[in-house]
Amino acid sequence: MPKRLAPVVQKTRIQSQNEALILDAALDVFSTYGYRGTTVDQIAAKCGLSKPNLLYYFRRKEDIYTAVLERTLTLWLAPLQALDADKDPIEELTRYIEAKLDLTFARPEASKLFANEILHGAPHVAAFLNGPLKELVAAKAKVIRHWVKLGKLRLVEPEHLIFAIWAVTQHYADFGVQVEAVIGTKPAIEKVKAAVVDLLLRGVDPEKPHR
Amino acid sequence: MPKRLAPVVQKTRIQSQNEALILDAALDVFSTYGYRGTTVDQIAAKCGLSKPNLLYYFRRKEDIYTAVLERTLTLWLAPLQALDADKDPIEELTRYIEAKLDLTFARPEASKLFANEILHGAPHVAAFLNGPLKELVAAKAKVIRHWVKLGKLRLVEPEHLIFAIWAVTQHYADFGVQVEAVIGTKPAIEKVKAAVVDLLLRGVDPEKPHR
DNA sequence: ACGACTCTTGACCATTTGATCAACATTTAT
DNA sequence: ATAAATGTTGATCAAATGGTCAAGAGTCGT
Repeated sequence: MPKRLAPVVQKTRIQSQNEALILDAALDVFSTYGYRGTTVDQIAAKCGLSKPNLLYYFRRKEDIYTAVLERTLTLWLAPLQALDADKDPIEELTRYIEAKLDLTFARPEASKLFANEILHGAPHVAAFLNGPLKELVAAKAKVIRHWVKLGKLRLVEPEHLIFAIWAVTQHYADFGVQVEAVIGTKPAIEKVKAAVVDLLLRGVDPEKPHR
Repeated sequence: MPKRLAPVVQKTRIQSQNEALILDAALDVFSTYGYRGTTVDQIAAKCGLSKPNLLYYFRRKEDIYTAVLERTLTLWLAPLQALDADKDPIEELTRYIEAKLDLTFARPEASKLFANEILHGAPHVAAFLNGPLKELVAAKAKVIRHWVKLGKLRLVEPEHLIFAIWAVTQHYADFGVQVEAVIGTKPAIEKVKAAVVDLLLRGVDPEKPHR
């Protein structure tokens, strides 16, 4: 009788190996078809395990989903956490935007997975949004307000600046097919970086007043 | 034997009434749960019809989906079409952004429905993206380049400006739960308009060079 | 009032799919 | 080598779900 590893004493080699396999496959499938749109069979096929075997590692489909989702959340917070109040704001924001775009281009599936979750009302990550994310944004908004006070940044609403950065960067993953359709090819990351940084930080108005 | 209305000679009162009912309900449900996440029963319950009755008007679930999707596409193109090359670019772009935000706040479900479709690879609207949308963007990109040439706009990549406007405006619908969680309340449209227009058109850099 | 057409529905069907289980296989510690 | 623990799977189940159908109810023009 296989006992289910409740507090997971110690993962065996096969365990960690197969769990990684499953989560990688699950990320691909969930991000493409959404939660309801993916079947356990699909994930099993993708990673070469049988369905019962897969369900041996994750009892329920939902467990796979939350596991893969949580794995991406930490990844998601990292770049924003790095915003440093003591450095130059334009350089810091540039670095942040470029780091976010690097992530977007390197792991579009992760972006899509998250987008899908939020789009459907964030049923699995409400706690994350109202907890860690809210606090992090509050902290970084304070940093941005500090920069504004020093005159190193125009008067902006920090939260909305952060939303704008999120929206624009993730757009290239979440709406990738639309982007490709409209411009005819897969966009080059360097061009996107230049365009987005310029747009968000410098704006389009040639006669911008200085305050 | 009820013959199915192939070229739809003339819709009866009950027909147009019920079809509207169905499409309204379907928009709500599809935008919340996605295509696969939605059941015909849900839609039927939402509009107070029985499932077989609903399927009398739309033979297949997919027919309901494409119908409601197409209804939103036209709505989606309208504001961009209005961009007028002969008027002031900043005013025109401001108007466009505000119109898009009006739509976003008035019909977040429509935005979500579209986002969901694109996120999942746009299986039903590939033709729309590669046809009408691509052409419209090409035309308006030309308008923007014209403005740049006249020196009325900083040097920007028109397509990416358009993407940025789409991304940021729709973010307030598609990622609405995240926005609310982070700032604690439903954002006021007027504040959002001011913030977004300022960000996208004026940027954040207080020392922006003029070329 | 009547017939033809439109509309509505309860019952039903076939398929998909998440999940279980008993039996079998492999790995690991001693 | 052996037993215990861990890993694997074919067969199977129950529920959910898209879709059908025949029969009945309502609407409408004449």
